[in-house]
Amino acid sequence: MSLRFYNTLTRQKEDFMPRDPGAVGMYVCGITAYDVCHVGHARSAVVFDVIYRYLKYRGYNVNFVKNFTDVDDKIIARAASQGLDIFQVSDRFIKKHNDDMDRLGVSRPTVTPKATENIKGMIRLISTLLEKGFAYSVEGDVYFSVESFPNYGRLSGRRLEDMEAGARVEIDERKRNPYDFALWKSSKEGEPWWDSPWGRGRPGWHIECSVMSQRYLGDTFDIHGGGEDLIFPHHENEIAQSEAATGKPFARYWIHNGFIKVDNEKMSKSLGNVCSIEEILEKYHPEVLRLFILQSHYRSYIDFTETSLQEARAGLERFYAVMKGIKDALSVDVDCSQIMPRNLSGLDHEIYEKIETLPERFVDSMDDDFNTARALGCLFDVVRLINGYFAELKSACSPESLFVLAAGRSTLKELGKVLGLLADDPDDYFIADRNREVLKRGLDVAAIESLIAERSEARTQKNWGRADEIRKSLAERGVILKDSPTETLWSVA
RNA sequence: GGCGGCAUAGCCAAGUGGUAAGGCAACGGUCUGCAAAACCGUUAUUCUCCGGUUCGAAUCCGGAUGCCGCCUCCA
Repeated sequence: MSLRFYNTLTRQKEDFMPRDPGAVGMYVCGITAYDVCHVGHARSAVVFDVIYRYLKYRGYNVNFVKNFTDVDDKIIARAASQGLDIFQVSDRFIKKHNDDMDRLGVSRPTVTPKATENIKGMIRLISTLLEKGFAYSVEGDVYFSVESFPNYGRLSGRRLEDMEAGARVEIDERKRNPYDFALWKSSKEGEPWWDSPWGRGRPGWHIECSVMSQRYLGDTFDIHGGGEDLIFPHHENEIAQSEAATGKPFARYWIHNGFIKVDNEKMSKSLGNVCSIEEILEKYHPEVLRLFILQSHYRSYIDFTETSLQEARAGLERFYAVMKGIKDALSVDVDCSQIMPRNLSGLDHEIYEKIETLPERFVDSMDDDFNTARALGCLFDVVRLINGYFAELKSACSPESLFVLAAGRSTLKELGKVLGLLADDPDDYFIADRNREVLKRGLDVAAIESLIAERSEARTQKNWGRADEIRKSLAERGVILKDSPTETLWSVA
């Protein structure tokens, strides 16, 4: 079996064969640093993080480049409106982005270059395009001529003639074709600028990715990714610039993630339904957001609602509950060092064997276009398996069964790690979850605990009426009680 | 106007020719003083509709309907 995934360029699933066996060069378009990151950025980041992690899990040496766009119209506008320079704006949002990503458990790419660190390379590339006749300069601006590049439109599946019929682009008299795009823009008064052969100016949006991918990954590299909205024009333009300049193929495989909708509407600033990562993480564990994202295939739309997050939270709780169960079972001091898998018998053997098949099923799912939804299904199967095993064991854990449980835990954790899940200690998870819910609902912990104490007292006196009354009143506030032989624990629904 | 996608149970969601994963929710059972959690069982004879291909289709083809995206900054 080998990894295969959907290539936007060919519109079909293809077997993945990197240029250099064992090594992968991957470039993903990062953010334009002019505002805080929202749930859509989170999806893209999590999806490519999982792809990155999975490639590494499959043994590839991955060089993962993700850029920051730190000069562009929106940054300039934001800086101007606040009386700042563009770096004050971009630095602030890059830092914020990194904080959000760290909290989400998104691993840092190998290299995270910034556009403004690559101005010289851009000027060099633009000069090459001018020399080769793919670009022209007008009054300090330089445009790429789309008609000079025969394959223009291949990635997005459109033809220039068709697009012109739509005629939704502004007509700029200085352009030879309405779809010609700026490689270099002359800077107006007050805008940031760099010296260039065409006068003081700043780069167009697309050129940076061509330059940075070439710099860190070479003329031709394996995977280029981003949100599906980038297919046109951004990625189309990157291909045109890069291939025109080098004469070589650019990215070999293109991966695009689908969008997030909010309450079934497109998320956009104008609709005012943009939800920042920070806001979500105030209300949910980061892995809840990851689970929500990974329960759908990366190319489909997903609808982001309060309900869907609650469901993801319930699912994650199922994972952590089994991890907690295993942790508690293993907290007894029993020596398992003499146990060999081949000596297991009966139920222990049966469960162990089933756990052993999990990585294979997981890989089968992930190999098929990074099918995280199916992979999660496999993990949930094992959760049910282990819970069933627990039920069979009652509380009589033999060294053999503890060995099996430990194996189950390490398999779940190992595969969870590929998805960026189950990284927390289960006790910490439940404590943090409860604290978060208490805050969210404005619950009074002292009052809850004093009611629980009163109920415990009632229970020792077998005053079941009073005990149940308290249980009911707490339940109305969302507080769920769990009685154990020694104590009463509580959580928030 | 051009290009493209999607339609699977109450909800979310896998499944691309061999007889419908998984999660949430609900109900019944076991356990429990009662609960919670967990386990077992039930919940789509059927995958928007109509035709076609095939021994066989949710899966392929044609058509209809509905929803959505891109073509303009956007993850």
